[in-house]
Amino acid sequence: MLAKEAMSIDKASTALKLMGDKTRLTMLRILADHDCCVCEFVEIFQMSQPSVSQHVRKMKDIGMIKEQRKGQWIVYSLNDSFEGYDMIHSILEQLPAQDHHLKQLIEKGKRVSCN
Amino acid sequence: MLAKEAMSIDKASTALKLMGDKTRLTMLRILADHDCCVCEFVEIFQMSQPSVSQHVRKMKDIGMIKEQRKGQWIVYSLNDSFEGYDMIHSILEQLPAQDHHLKQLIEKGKRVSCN
DNA sequence: TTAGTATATAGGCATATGCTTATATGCGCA
DNA sequence: TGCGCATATAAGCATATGCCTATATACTAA
Repeated sequence: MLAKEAMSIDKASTALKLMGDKTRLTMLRILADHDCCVCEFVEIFQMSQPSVSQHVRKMKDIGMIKEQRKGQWIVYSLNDSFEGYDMIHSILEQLPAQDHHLKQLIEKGKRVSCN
Repeated sequence: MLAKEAMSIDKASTALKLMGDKTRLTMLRILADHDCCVCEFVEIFQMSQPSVSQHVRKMKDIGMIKEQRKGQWIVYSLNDSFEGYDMIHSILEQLPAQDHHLKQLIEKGKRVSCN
């Protein structure tokens, strides 16, 4: 088994910068456990839909998350083929789970993605 | 042995934001192996002394690094009592060592800290 | 005390960031 | 086709960030 290739400082700093925003970091922590769509994040963060879309777009642009259309919705998930996936995952697993957000979403009947 | 307490999203995002800057991330990666003073960073990054001081200050302000005066110099090092130390360390160990910077510093006769 | 070196702080400036509202695009269904 | 919901994009604005130069402070050693 080959040694794991170290991520460049350049790419790591780009990923970490995105993770340095509280909203995005929470999104990622949620995605570590459950796939989500934009409208769910809008509900969770009580933030405008364009704001959520922009956060999601930044993470998608560098390959940190990936999208999959499911009918009317576009479901986002962590991209395990991302070069920095191991690093990201090791960070997220040190953060508290955000299940309460999902729970509230379900209680409000706003949960969309079902996988 | 107690389970490790998870770091809050809030504190983690603050730390990650600082690590999202390429200069600071490189500084931290260097500090993971060698203590350094401001004037060494000035030499390494070819950046003005106030810029270096400001980067260092931000990291010191949240407790990520600590300082120790040694005569004329103030030597900075990773603060292993920092709440997020484990997370930071696990990130840094996934990044390539920056020994070439230290090597060049020594070659130029600009290495200061000797510990 | 005075000069020299190291570091910190203040102030200014250009650019980046995160949010908003307005509008466009894409898909599902009657 | 046309309406409704989901998402994306555009434009604008306030604040944050990172750099610089100028200057202040702190320590060493002559």
